[in-house]
Amino acid sequence: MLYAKVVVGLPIDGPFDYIVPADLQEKIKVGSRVKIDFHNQKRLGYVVGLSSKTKIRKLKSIISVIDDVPILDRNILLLTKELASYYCCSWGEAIETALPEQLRRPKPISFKLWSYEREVHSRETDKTEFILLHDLDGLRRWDIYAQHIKTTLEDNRSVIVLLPDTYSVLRAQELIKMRLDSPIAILYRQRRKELEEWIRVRCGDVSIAIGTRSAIFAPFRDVGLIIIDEEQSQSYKQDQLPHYNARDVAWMRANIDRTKVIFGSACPSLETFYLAKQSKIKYILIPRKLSYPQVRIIDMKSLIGFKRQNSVVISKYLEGSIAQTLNSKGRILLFINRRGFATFVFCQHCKTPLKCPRCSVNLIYHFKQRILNCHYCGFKIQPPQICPQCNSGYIKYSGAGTEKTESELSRLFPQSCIARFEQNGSIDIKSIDIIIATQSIIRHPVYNFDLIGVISIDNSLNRIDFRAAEKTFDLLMGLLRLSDKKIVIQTTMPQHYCLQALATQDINKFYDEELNQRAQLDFPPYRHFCLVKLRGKNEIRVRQTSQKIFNKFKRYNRDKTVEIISCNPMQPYRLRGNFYWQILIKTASPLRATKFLKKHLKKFSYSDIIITVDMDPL
DNA sequence: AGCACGCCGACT
DNA sequence: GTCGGCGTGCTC
Repeated sequence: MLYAKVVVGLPIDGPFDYIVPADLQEKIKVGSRVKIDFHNQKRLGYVVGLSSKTKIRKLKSIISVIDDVPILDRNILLLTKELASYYCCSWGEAIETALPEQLRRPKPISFKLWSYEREVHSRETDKTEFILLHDLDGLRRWDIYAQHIKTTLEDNRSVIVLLPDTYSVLRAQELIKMRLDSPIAILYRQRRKELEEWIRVRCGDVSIAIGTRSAIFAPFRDVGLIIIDEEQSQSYKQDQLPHYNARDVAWMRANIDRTKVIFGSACPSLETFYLAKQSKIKYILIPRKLSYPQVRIIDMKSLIGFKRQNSVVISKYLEGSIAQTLNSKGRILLFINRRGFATFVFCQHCKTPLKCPRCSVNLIYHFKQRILNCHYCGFKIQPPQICPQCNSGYIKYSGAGTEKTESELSRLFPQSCIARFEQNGSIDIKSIDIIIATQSIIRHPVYNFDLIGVISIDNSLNRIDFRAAEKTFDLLMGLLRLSDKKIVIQTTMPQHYCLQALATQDINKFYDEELNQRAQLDFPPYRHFCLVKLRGKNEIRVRQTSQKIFNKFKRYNRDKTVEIISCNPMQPYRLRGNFYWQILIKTASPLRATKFLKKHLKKFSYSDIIITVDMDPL
């Protein structure tokens, strides 16, 4: 008798044993998709093992096998299993995140593994290797990437290249095409040809796959090289369950496939930099070819309070620099990390700000569209004439966004041509003197500004997020790459090490200070955080349940495997009509934390509350 | 995740 | 008595 161990894409740990019918014994293999009856429902299952033994008494039979060839190979099974135990989800859920959406439905696909019997590279000599390529220049790393890709291909092994977003994927495709002549598969979710490309990879028709985070699961048999470009990018973290980070999954995959991994970055994450510092991974620095711009930090403290509040958007110094640059026909970038015109719209009479009805955040006024917009859920309304709270007629608009800056600038420099850079549309920069942009300019780079003015950075630096300094530093380093002449940063905290490191051109100073602070607090990269998030329509229920679970966790945690830190409403605590609370856990061992959570969370199941786990949250 | 089972309140 | 509310537990 032959039994199959089957998992399903539900938050239930398996595997579940099924009888393999005699007529299917030839066709069912480890990695096959099968149709099963699970809890009186027809479902798609994944065979993760075969055995001649079982401990279960009454077994059901597999109904049918879906494909001629197994969809998953051994290494992907190992990888998804490890992912499930690290990120606290079921094996089946991990398998489904690794597959294109069309393969999560029980429709058969047909392909021939023509290279299935192809001689597999001998693995004895391969060893896992990790490299951090710290590229201060911006584009020179692509020559190094190409060199490594070439030797890997010559070795008959495959290459995965990860980029943070689809725009960068397509650009990377061009950059590699320029340097190498080898067919490339493009992998990202929601792509029309997603399944087609996946099959090309699975069949061995290509040896290079370029894609976004899900491409880390590219079904190559033998991966020899994984490149993660802009490894510090938050995009590598999935915001849905399971909350995996492709950068860390690359680490797992490398240990399974014996792969070389290159983390490329202009501004590495603290996690990766720390590993390099400890010599756990190789460190290569590419110095900046462009000359370093003059960095001028303007203390805004002395300016605030003098004039009427809110009116100081552009300091006299920056105004002077702009005028000077305009005179010499230079091009200017003004950076502001806030969209919209007014960030704070409130009633003069009762002081109540206008809030989103579904989220606990203020609405932002957009001048062009004459609309109030919630930047979290997209909610839009016409600005009311009277206050909805007290019916008074004085609604005040304050706080500077990109649109406000634009209007202030056209007042100061009426002759100049000013444009706002929006994330979707590209603009013709030739005729423009001043570009006002948010973060999105760094991803769609227009190089070589004669002057960059950072209107405000304090809201980024002041965020209640232990990564605020790291994220701000990354942001400013990104801007720094767009000019070799001059950058003016307006701030009320000019002594902050994040800004001082930039001004003194001492990048290590930032990392040293930040690592020092993280060490003092026992924060990542010295410890792992883990969030248990609770969500529900009923505010009181969510709060009470969170506190109940928090207290139970502390009681269960006698042996101190994990540290149960706190239980708080999330920021924002209300989103799209749901209330959010979170329990923060700290641990030296994510696997032990997951074991703890899997063991104890089972006890809590509520019809009106959804509980999810986020390991290593961003 | 679903879905059945089961234990209490207000209805023909 | 019984219909149905949702809290609890199980899925090979």
